[in-house]
This record gives sequence, C-alpha cells and structure tokens, in this order.
Amino acid sequence: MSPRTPHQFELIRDEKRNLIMDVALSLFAGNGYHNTTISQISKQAGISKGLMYNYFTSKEELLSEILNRSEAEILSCFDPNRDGYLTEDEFVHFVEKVFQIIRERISFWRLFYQFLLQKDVRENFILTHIADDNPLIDNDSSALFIKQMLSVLRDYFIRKKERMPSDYDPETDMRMFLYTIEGYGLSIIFSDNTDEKAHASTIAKIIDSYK
Amino acid sequence: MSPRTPHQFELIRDEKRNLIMDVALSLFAGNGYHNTTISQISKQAGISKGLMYNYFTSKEELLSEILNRSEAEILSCFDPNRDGYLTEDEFVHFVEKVFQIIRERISFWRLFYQFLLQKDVRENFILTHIADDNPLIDNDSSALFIKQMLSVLRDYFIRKKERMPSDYDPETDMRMFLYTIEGYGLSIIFSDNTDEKAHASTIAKIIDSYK
Amino acid sequence: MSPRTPHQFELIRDEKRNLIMDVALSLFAGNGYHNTTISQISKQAGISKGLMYNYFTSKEELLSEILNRSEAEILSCFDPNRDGYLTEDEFVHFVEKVFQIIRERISFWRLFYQFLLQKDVRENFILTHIADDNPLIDNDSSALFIKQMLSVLRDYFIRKKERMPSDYDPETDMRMFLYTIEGYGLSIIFSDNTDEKAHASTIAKIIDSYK
Amino acid sequence: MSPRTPHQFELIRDEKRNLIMDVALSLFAGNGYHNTTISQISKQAGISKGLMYNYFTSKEELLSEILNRSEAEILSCFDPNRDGYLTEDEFVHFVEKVFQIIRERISFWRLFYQFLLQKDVRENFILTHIADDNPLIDNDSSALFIKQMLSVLRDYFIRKKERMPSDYDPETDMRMFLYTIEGYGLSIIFSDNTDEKAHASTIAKIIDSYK
DNA sequence: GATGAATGAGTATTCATTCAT
DNA sequence: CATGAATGAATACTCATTCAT
Repeated sequence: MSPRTPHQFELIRDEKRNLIMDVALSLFAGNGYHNTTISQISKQAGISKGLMYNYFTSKEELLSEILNRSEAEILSCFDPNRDGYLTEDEFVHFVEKVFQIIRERISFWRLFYQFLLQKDVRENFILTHIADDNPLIDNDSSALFIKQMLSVLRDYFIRKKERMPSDYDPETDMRMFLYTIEGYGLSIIFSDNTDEKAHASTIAKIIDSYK
Repeated sequence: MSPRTPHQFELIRDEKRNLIMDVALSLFAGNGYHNTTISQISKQAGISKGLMYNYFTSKEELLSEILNRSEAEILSCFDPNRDGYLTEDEFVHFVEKVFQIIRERISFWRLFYQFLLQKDVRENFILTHIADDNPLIDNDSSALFIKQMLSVLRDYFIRKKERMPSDYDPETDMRMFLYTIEGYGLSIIFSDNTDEKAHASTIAKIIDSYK
Repeated sequence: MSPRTPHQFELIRDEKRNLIMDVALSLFAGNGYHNTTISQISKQAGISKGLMYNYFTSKEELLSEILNRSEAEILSCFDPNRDGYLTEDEFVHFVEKVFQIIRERISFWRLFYQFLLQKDVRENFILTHIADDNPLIDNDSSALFIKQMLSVLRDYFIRKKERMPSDYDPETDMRMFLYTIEGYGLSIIFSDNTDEKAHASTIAKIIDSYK
Repeated sequence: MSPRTPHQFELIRDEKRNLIMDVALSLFAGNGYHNTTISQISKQAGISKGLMYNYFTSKEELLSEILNRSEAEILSCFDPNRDGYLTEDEFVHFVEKVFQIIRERISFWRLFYQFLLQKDVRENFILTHIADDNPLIDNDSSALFIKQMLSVLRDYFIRKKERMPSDYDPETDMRMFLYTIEGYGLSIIFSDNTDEKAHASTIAKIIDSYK
C-alpha cells in the first residue's frame, strides 16, 4: 500500500486526459462540435462533469488540445528526418501512407473539415498557415511541414519529366495529382464505406496514374 | 385605403420568404447551422424573430426549404432534356458548368458538406440516395438525376477509348476524373480563394487531362 | 343595389359577433381558454385575425362577453316572473329543465367550471356572488336569481314535510337533493356520454327520490 | 472536505424532487397548468429554472409525475387487503375516508378535474379507464381498483335490502349515493369553504341517508 | 481528486395584439 | 369593413460552467 509517486499520478492523469480526448473526438466528429455536450463526453468517458474541468479549462480548450494532439501525431507519421529526395518507392509509400492516415484518423479529419467549413476558422487558418507574410508562420511547424512536403513532391514530379513524353508538364501533373488525392481522401472522409478491395484498387490506380 | 389584394400578399410573402432563406443560407454556411441563431437571421434580414415563424414553422423546416430550393435550382441548371449522348464540346461544357455551379452556389455546398459530416445525416443520405434496393429511390429525382449523369459520363469515357492507346481503361479514367473533379470542387468549397486566373487555368488543365 | 341601412349593418354585426362567440365558446370549452388561440378562433369563424379586434377589444373581453351572454340566456330559461310557489309538477319540471340546460349548454358549463378551478376566479366569484356583505351583490342579477331560486326550493321542501314521516328534516333533504343534482350535473359535464336511456332513467330516479 | 456519498446525493435529490412537485401541484391546481410557468414554479421553490430540468425532463413530465405520485398515495390510503366485505362501520369509515382524502389532496383533485374538462384528455381517460373491452384495463391498477371498490359497494347495497322496505331498489340507491358523494365532493373541490362544522354535519347526513 | 447539484445566460418558439393598405 | 404581415414580450428548455462537499 505504498503511496503513489508523483510520476505515477502523472501517468494516470495523462491516461485519463487521453481517454477524454478520444471520447470527445469521436463524439465531435460524429455529431458535430456544437451538437456534442460536456455531459455526453463525461458520461461516455465514465467520469463526472466536474472532473472534466480538472483536465480542461473549457470545451474550447478540449477541442484545441484534440486538434494539437492529432496534428502532432499525424506529422510524426511522416519521417521528419527525410533527406528531401523521393524515390519512386518512397512516392508509392507516401501515397499509401496518406490514405492510411486518413482512414486511421478519420474522426480527426471529419472534425477538421467540419471547422474548415466555418468562415472564421477558415480565415484564421489561412492567416496562420498559408499567408507567406504572416509573422506567425515561422513558428508554425505544421505550415512549415506542408511547405517542405510540397517542395519534395514538386522535386519528384520535375524528375519524373525525364521518364515522360516531351510535352509533359510537371506542375500540371502535380496539381492533378493533388486534386485526385484530395478528392479520394474526401470521398473517404465523407462516406462510411469500408470496402477494402475497392479501396486498395483505387489507391493502386492513383499510384499507377501518377508515379 | 383599399385593402391589399391576395396577389399583393403573395408577392410580399414570396419576396420575404426568399430574403429569409438567402440570409439563412449565408449564415448557416458561414457559421454552421447549429452555430447560427434565429435572432441572427432575423436581425440580418431586418425582421422580427416572430415573423420568421410566419414563414417557416421551425429552424429545421427553414433548413429543409433552403436545401430543397437549392437542389431544384441546381438540377435545373443541367439540361434535363439531353439525349444521353455527350460530345467532346458538351463534355467541356459540362465540366465548366459543374465548377460554375459550385462557385455560384458555394454557400449551399458548404452547408451540404457540413451535414454530410454528421453520422446520422450520412446514414440517412446513403439510405435514401445510394442503396439500390431502397424503394424510395425511384421517387427521388436527385438520386435519379445523378444516376443518369453517371451513365452518360460512362458512355463518354467508353467512346473515348477509340482515341486512346490500347491499354486505356475507361472505368479507371472515369474514376480518376471524378476524384479530380471532387477534389478540386472541394478545394474551392473549403477555401475562400478567388484568384480567377488560377481557377481558369486549373479547369483548363482538368479538361485537357480528361476530355 | 340600395345601400344597407344602419339597422341592416347592425344585424350583420350582431350575427358575426355571435358566430365568433359560438366558435370561441366551443374551442375554449373543448381545449381550454389558455390553450385556444385567436388564430384558431378566427380561422374557424372564417374571418381574419384583425377583424376579431373589430368586434372584441381583447381575448379576455371575448371571454367575458361569452360568459355574460350565456348567463343571460340561462337565466332567461327559468321563468323570471314566478310567484315563488313551486307545485310538485313545477318541481319535476324544474329538475328536468336544469338537466336540459346543462346538456344544451354543456360547452358553457365546461368553460365555467374550468375557471371555477382557478383560485383567483374562485375568490372573485365568491366575493361577487356569495358574500352577503358585498356591496356589489345587489347589482348582480345572477346572484340574486340564485338566492331567489334557493328560497323557492326551500319553501318546497318545507311543504314536503307534510307528506313525510315525522322525523323528516327538510333542510337535510334539500341539501342531499342539491348535492345529487350537482353530482349528476357534473358527471354529465365531465363526460361525453350520450346514452339517452340511462340519462332519462337517472333523472326519473332523482325526481322520484326527492319530489 | 470529503465528497458527498451517493446516499447523500440521493437524499438531496428526493427532497428537492418532492419540493418541486409540491410547489408545482399547488400552482397548477391554483392557477391552471397552462397558466403556470416554469419560472413561477422555480421561483416559489427557491431554485433556478435550469435545476428544474435536472429533475424533470419537461413541464409535461413534471405534471405526469405529480399525477402518478398522487394516484399512488390515494390508492394506498384505502386498505388494499380488504376481504371484499363491507360492514356498516366500514361503510361509514369509507365515506369519511373519501372526504378526508378529497380535502387533504384538494390540489390534486382540482388539477385532475382541470384536465378532465379537456376534450382530448377526456377521450383518452375514457379509453384507458372505463371501456370494458380495452385491453389496457387489466394492467391499470387504478381502473382495477375502482372496479373492485364499486363491486364491494354494490355488495353492501344489496345486503342493505334486508333492512329496508320491500320496494327498495339497491341499484338506484347506490347510484343516488354515488351522485351525492360526487356532488358534495365537487362542491368541496370547487369552493374554498373551510367551515368545519357544516362539513361534519353534511357528512353525517350523507352517511345517515345511505348507510 | 471527484462528484453531481446548482446556476444563468442563451435559444427556439408562441401568440395576443397592432397596423399599413 | 377587412386583411394578414409584422411585432415583441413571454415561455419552455439547453448547456457550459461553478461550487459545496
């Protein structure tokens, strides 16, 4: 019956924090953020409403923490120490990884696009992530990461020119590739389809079309 | 002061009904349905809250009417009397039309995808629009319309085979085409970008890639 | 096409006034005063909401007019010029009349008892109709009427003593009679039973028991 | 400060639940259900509006719970284990009990008759409680209870025949008895009279007339 | 840490009443 | 006289957040 060490307490805290975030993400994604109540979350997490506020100061902070955690996890899926050079195999792997992450983290993406539909969120997102002249951008790891990834991809498509007919336009091909990726990604996010075969075949076709 | 004629009343009603729906669509799309209050709508429409309920029995019915109206308008944009045969020019026109409608009715699409993110809506949508064995489907003009459109498109891609190398697979090409369309469509819907040049160039590239 | 005379106008007005009151009484009695809206009344009366306020200044005045009209009609059913002497035949006729009026004006009674259940109405009713020291009472024809009727009845029961055993107590018998009358009256008001035979037989038994 | 035990919570809930129901019953009965607002109830109960909904999901459920609680309490007042045989003393006791309960639960009865005045409630009440061919009736304890009580009473009046003249009709006598009971009961319910002497004397007379 | 009772600002909705025509 | 669009105050109900224990 030795008392728990501070470290053990911290572990328990972290575990519960993650449990709450998991439950909340699932509910936010499935029913909408505004349509989900703190009561639902705490009940499903098996804790009292009051305790929620011991872990998160507000519903909004809970959301924010969920988004941060997911973003960190997603970024960590892609090798952060890459050399900036994409082989054909790595390209294939990259496409597969993208869809794997979309499917594994489908709740996150649903939540993400839910907010991307809101004017104020969109404005803030653009301000923070896209605008080049925004002073915040240098501190923003995810915007930086996206930029690097696009740069690596562009490099890949430029090198692909060598294997293609003379009228091949790498920039156009890359844009088509990105739209196709986004299109199929969103068709996954916006549906509940779980047909494994059709999924594998579609990915194979996308890879085949653009590698 | 003679009293207003029934026709005058009807005019007033129609005008105000549409005003309310316009304002509501804009707010629903911009801030989210659950995040938009009747107060906001009525204030922006310049009317009292009570009057809202003279035109719509509930917030939900208002939403429903907006969706119905938009659906009808969108379907009416595509020639309903087509012969089922798509020439190359008509294919080009079709793609242009699709993106024109997405941009003209961007608020509707934002609202539409907002709901498509909700589990229960998705389930109901699939039940009503997709399942082949659903008895409702024959009565559902929009589901029917989508089916017909896909059929006409498939026909187009099959004919395209004649102009293409022998290993050309129409079914795959059509799927890539649809994902690209959806991908670019969603990138429009999920952003506030209004760069006309980039838009025109992208559409031209999509057409060039798939016509 | 001669223009209507002022008298004709007044007739039309009166007719419409009565129509509105009939409709309102029926709805008030069936669904409750607070549960009935001006819209319902005007719709069922076939006029516009605005016109209602041309005939009655408020919902409350409409109620008040209905109660006054019914009270006047009911009082007029009993011969107001009676000599204060009740023969046995007249007693029988009185009992029959009471139940006839209850059934003919059942909506009114339902409305009446609906309000008698409300504390403030009850207090006001008692104040106005019962208290002997209330200065209003002399001006109140209905309270006066009830007093006279009770006096005539009491007289009847006192005379009845001559036909009864020596231990007969007129006052007690009259009270039992009144409770029985009220009990059966209320059982009519509180039910939708329309069994004519049972009704006739019950009245016959009441008359037989107390005449 | 150790946290409250589940038992303590239960005590708080039960107490407050009953407090709310008491206040609500009093207001519903005094001012009418539709005329009573949640604000009034919560103000008089000394709690916030929101807390009401921690105990009852809606105004209607609050009403329903009040009616259920009262019904249970009233039924429990009459000995449920009786042998079906009513002695003269027990008959006297029964009549006294009836009026005692009417007076102790006068708010409930006012609420009850308030609803019995509404068409739809009446229809439903008849459907559920009276109709012999209604399949629900066997499961309905209150309807069953009333049936048993009437049966026991009928038995009493039939036995009474032995003590009465030969032309005595038990069925008629019982109906007069019931109307008298109902009549005096309603005269209590519909008035605020609290004259103890008159009350006692009336009950004595009713008992004397029918025992 | 942990509970859930309690709060109060906010939301959809209703309806008697007014008013321009 | 007649209409129904328009108002606004009131009502039932919700929910993030606080707090005593």
